[in-house]
Amino acid sequence: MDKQTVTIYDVAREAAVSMATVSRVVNGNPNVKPATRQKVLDVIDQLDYRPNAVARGLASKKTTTIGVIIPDLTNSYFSELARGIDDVALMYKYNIILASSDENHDKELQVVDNLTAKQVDGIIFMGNQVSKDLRDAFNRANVPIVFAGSVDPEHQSPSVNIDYVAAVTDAVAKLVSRGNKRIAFVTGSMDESINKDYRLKGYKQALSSKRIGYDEGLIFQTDYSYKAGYALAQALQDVKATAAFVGDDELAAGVLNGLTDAGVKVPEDFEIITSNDTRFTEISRPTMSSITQPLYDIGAVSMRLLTKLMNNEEIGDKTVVLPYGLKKRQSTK
Amino acid sequence: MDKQTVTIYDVAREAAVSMATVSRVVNGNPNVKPATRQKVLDVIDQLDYRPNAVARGLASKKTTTIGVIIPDLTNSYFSELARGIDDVALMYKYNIILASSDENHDKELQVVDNLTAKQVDGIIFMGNQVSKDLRDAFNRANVPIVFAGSVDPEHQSPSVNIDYVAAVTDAVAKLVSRGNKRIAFVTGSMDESINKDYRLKGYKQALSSKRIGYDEGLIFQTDYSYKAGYALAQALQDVKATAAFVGDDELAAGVLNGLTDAGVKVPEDFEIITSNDTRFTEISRPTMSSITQPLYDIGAVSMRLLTKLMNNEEIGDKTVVLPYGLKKRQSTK
DNA sequence: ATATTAAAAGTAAGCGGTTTCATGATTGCT
DNA sequence: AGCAATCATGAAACCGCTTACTTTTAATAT
Repeated sequence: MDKQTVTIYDVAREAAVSMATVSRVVNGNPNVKPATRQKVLDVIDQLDYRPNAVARGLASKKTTTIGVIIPDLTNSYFSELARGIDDVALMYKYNIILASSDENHDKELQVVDNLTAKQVDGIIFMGNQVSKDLRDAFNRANVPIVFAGSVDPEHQSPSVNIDYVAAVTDAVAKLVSRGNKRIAFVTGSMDESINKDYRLKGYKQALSSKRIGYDEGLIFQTDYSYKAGYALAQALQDVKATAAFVGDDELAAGVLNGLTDAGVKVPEDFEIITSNDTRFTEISRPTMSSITQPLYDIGAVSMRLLTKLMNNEEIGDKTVVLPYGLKKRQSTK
Repeated sequence: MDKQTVTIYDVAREAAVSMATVSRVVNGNPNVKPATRQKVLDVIDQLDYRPNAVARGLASKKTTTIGVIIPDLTNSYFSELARGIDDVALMYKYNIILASSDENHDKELQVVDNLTAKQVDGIIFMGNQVSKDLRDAFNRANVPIVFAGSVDPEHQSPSVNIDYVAAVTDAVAKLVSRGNKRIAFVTGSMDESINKDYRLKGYKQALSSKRIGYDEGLIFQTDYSYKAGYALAQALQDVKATAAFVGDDELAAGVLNGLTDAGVKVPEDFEIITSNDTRFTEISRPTMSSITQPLYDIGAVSMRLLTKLMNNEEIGDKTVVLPYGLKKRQSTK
């Protein structure tokens, strides 16, 4: 039944060398006479030998596998990052164990322990709350971790990001400069550091620099979904907001359509700027103005950084900040 | 530096039993006296012992890891499936090695060999072209494979799908029944079996049953992207199409916006039905009518099926067909 | 009590590689 | 030609766990 798998031992026997030698040629160790190497290579070819990565992992303590923790696979922001990660991982011959966390604390913990058991060589983390427990789990894993498109409020772990504070400041300032006085701030939970410590800071900064008062009533926390945004339309009108900064594109699309369906004209009566410049910004009508981020690059750079860390290469700053921009589309005047 | 990891041997020593016994309690083997079990459990707790999954994998030849091959992570269709897969995988304690194929033949081959080397216990494949080489690679892997939301034209592998032919027939028939005579068929490459053998068949079936001639000129092959769809607007008008069936939602959104921007009114002058009922159908304006598919379930059922296969459980039909529907939204009259 | 059987625990052989160390074969240099 | 230094190879321990097989202990029967 189980077709006999060919092992390094079979190759050794067939090539009349020791398994050590086979191992050397497989791993490109230079200390092998060309003639021997060729002989072994021939046998490998002939037997269709393929090294068993599990055995190799046990012996060498390197699995060439990394863990990627992602809050939501179906969220474009994260899946774009994941694509960048994946491409670079492939480039460096790492496999990815993907683990969804749903931003759920227990699940994150569980997932990290899982990855640890599987002996991954490194971890890329997306998510914005790092509890003490999670930090402990990270440490226990004893492998490098990189935060991708996610902030580590305590700056302990390497991360790749844009300057969220500045980006949001710019975005909101833009809204202010168009005469908006009541600008809503719509994001996910304030438990997330990115919202509480970065975006909100940018929002407040923009307001105060233009001498506009801060109004709690304009702050909306919800989940990152179209539905949630759509449902917010009424509330937004109730507080007499004339513009909104939104922390997620799908959420923004919901807000946009909710308002439009309620008869509010965007951008004439209400302006919207969103955050991630994903495909939703082009698909919605009107299209949505947005902060622009190099999503793919954030992922790619994170992974590249991780490879360096895994190789103990010297790296400069552990926090890399990529450039952002502001793209005007139809949802702002 | 490297904190000493605690092994099964440490636990054995500390608990004054053999490693076999420790292994038994870890694996829930009943042949252990309760008192002994407790003692071992205590030591495990005290030492914070965690079994090394790699070693376990080597010894037991089971990695509790499966491979998932996905053409494009950022395509909502696939990421929704992936979510279903992921949830069920978690439920059964499997980890997922995610591998992007980009529908690229060589990459697929490479990826399967990779997964094989990593000794995954099973594979879920998404994609629609299965070459002889790929089939060989599948066989070489020597583990069960399930096609999720993807057809196996040769019906060799288990798969979970909807009835694409019937679904497209219904969709196109709907268009015909509204008086459309020139209905475009817009999908990805005809090299993909799902397009060539299923969707096109449904399309033709619907036409011929209503005695409408088949016109090559109405068939459009492109890639599954918003841009591609947008670019098609002119061509669609040139062939005087008044409706279109589209095989992907993002592509459909492109077609929709392209036409709209060109001054064509949807649905008044042009009707569109798309295929996957992803979130794009709700976000676009007008919203898009679509075939509905239980995306999450397709993924979930695929994974469940795979677990059965991996356990050598008896299964009924290797091909499971889930129900589809048709959802009318604003892009059709 | 003693023989019989079942349950609990231990021994040790792998799983398929990597890697350290020892040894034999080459090469270089005087 | 003779000896040190270098290169190529092999032997074997080890990575951390599972598991078949054996032995010891406990339970039941006679």
